[in-house]
Amino acid sequence: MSGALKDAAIRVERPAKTLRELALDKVREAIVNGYFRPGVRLVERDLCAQLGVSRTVVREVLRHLESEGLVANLPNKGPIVAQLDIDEARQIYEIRGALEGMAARLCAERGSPEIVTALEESLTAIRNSYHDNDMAGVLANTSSFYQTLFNMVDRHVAWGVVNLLTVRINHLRSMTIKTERRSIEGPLQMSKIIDAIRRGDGEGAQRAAMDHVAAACAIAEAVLSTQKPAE
Amino acid sequence: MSGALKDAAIRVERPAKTLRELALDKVREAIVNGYFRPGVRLVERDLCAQLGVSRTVVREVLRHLESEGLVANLPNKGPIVAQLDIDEARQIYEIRGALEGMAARLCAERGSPEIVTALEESLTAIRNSYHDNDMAGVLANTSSFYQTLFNMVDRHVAWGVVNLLTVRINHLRSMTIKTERRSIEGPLQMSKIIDAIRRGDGEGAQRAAMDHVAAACAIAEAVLSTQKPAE
DNA sequence: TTACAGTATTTGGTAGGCCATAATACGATT
DNA sequence: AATCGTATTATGGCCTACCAAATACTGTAA
Repeated sequence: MSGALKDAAIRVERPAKTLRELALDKVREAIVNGYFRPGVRLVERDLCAQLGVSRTVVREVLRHLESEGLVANLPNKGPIVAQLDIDEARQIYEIRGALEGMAARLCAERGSPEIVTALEESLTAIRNSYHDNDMAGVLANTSSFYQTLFNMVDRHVAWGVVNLLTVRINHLRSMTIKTERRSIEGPLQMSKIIDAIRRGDGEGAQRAAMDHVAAACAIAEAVLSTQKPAE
Repeated sequence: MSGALKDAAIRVERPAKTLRELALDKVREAIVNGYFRPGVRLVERDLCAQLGVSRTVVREVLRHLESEGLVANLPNKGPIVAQLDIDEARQIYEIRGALEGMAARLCAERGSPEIVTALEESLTAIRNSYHDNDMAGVLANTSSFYQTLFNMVDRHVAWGVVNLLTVRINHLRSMTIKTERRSIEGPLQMSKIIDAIRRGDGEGAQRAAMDHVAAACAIAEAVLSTQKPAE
């Protein structure tokens, strides 16, 4: 009896992170925050040395990142950090628009006040981060805004897809949020999403969400087009 | 001169598929067509023997399938073939609806007659496969119908996402198309998509595409709910 | 200066081994 | 008989070392 009773409650949490997962996170981090620039070669043995792990682990990590779209594999030449071309970025924004729009509509149609509360919390966190000039915080809190949007209606698969795609445009995101326009427009558009959800206006919530990513995409394009010639 | 002249033209087409990719395809195939049932353990060393490759390759393949969602990894127990629960299937259908609806709308808005022609070709191929009772053909041609939908408007990223999700519900798909209802309804709904595209009716095309996957989802749920008790 | 041969680099792939953990079986003890 | 502890086995995680083939580099000879 003593063993069977609510043992789930006292279950010991153990880290259980394998070396592989740790290495995966490290390398993914290194790519998304620009430590490894796009196009750079990822030489297996160099990574082994830098990460302090064996080739086995490195290879599995590279395969994983490959299927995430963060690294590309040139045949007989090896893996490089994937280049992001503007068309692909546009497509990713478009997909995010479709899925986030869907999630927003579902939130509105559910009409539960907890959703509004949770989203408002995220939004104030974003505003605070903007106020503190904490750009990493803006990024993280924006993610969590959308995560609640999906989680509140139990759409974890869609959230997974969005998340997967988002890492590929991460450096674009970090550039768009730095724009002055974005720091005002962004939170405003997000509050419009919340308003529509509060009213139970599914159509409006969807449109507002799509507008929001469309605006992000437009800024990203502008930033990208001014940068390309310089490179 | 003899070596440099138009060597591109006579370039020997070599398979270039790495062993890893071959193994990946084999195992994925084995999972989607049910040779490895859901929940079954995938013991690395056994797979090595069955595939005739080394553990390195097998492990990389397993990682890849894991990130595709076809394999789940129980901590301290190893990989198993992922179980598909009904809620997840529903979510996948929903996402397909959103993305295929988007693609259909874009096709309609582009208004080029080649799209209509290509889609009609796919549709007649589907009808023929149904007529011949060739279910594998139905599946393949249905895929290619949607592939053209995405390709015609250059949305290869979205197509990749749909494709990725679709393998996870593949056995559901093969069950839904066997339904009598589906063999009539399916092509009919697809022709509605084409009609809307021909009219340039984006809204209608989107709705028709979403209806189509919604119907597929409904049948899948029906099939799944009659099966679960038996298991 | 060019062509070519040799060399280094690097991936793809293999073989085998070590260790930790989980489950199972088995034996001993109360 | 029930329980407890211990060996055994199966397996994943991880490592080292090795080889073959393709590519990139480099120095030398014509």
